[in-house]
Amino acid sequence: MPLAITSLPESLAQRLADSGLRATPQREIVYSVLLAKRDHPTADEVYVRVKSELPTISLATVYNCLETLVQCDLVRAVNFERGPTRYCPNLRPHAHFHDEQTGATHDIDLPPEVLEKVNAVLPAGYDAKSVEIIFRGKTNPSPAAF
Amino acid sequence: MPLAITSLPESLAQRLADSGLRATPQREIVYSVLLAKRDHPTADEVYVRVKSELPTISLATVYNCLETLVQCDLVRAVNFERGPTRYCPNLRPHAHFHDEQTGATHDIDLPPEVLEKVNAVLPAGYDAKSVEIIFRGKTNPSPAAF
DNA sequence: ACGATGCCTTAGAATAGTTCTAATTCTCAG
DNA sequence: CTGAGAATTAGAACTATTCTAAGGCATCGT
Repeated sequence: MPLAITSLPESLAQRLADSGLRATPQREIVYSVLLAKRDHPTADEVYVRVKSELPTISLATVYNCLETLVQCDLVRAVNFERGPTRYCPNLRPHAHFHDEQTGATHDIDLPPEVLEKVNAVLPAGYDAKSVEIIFRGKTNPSPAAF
Repeated sequence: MPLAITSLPESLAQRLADSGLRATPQREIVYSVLLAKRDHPTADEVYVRVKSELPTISLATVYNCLETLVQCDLVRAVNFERGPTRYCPNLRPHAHFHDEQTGATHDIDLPPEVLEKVNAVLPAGYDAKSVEIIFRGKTNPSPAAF
C-alpha cells in the first residue's frame, strides 16, 4: 500500500524551526511513523517501526525525538494505568477509549460543548491548561456497524 | 487534630471477606493510612507512613495490600503521566486536578449531570465501565478563598 | 573553503518503579 | 495439635525511562 510521506515535513520542519531545532532524518521518520499508524504505540514499538527505515537509530534517540515532538506540540503523550507511555499524533481535542479486552486504544472526538461542560466543574482558583479524558471498558462487535 | 480511625475496619473487613480475603493488620494499616491523609500518595510514601506504625512491613507487602484494596474497590489507583502510581480512597465520582507547580493533586467532584454528558460522547458499540478525568494546570492563590 | 560552535545521535550504564520468587509465618478448620 | 491454604517477607529480577560521555554533523563567521 503506497503511502505519501511527502506533505508532512513542511509543518514538522516549521514547528521545529519555531523552537530553534533542526529537522533531522530521525525526527522526520519518528513523526512519519506516528502518522502512518495511529494505534498509540509505545516508544519500543516506534523504535521497531523506525528501524525498518533507519536501522541504525538507537532507542535513546527515539525517546529524544518523541520528547521533542511532544515539546513542539506535534504529538501527545498518553498514560493509561501503569505501563509504557503511548504516543498520539492526533492534536484535536479528543478522549481515549481503552478497550480492556484487546488492549487497543481508540480516539473519541470531543465536541467543544462537552469540553466546556467539563471545564465548568472546576471551582474558582483552578486554572486548567489541559484536560484528559480516559474511558475504560469494552467495545461491542457493532451489530450493524457503518 | 484527633482523627477517629475506629470505624473503618468494619467496612474493610466486610469487603475483604466478600472476596474471600482476610483482614490482616497490614491491610488495615495501609488502608487507614490512605484515609488519614488523602494526598494521593505513591506506594513508597504509603510505605514510609505505614512503617511508623508497623516497622516490620515490607515494600512488597505495601504493593500487595494496595493491589488488594484496589481489587476490592476500596481504593482507586491513579496514573498521571509517567511516574509512580498514586492511590486515592475517594470512591465518589470525581476528577483529578494536577497542579504542575506544586505537584499536588486535588479531587474535583463530578456532578452526575456532567458525568452523563461526558459518557454521551461515546458512539454506539463503546461500553465504558469507568471514566477518568484529569486536569493539568495551576491553582491561583484564591484571592479571597473561603 | 575552513574551522569553531553547538546541536544531535549513539551505546551503554544507571535509575526508578514495580513485580516475581522462594522461603517463612500465620490462621483457621478439623 | 496438625495440615492446608493464605499472607508476608527480603531480595532478585524486570521494565521503562533517563543519564552520560563520546563522537558526528550542520551551520556560521570569516
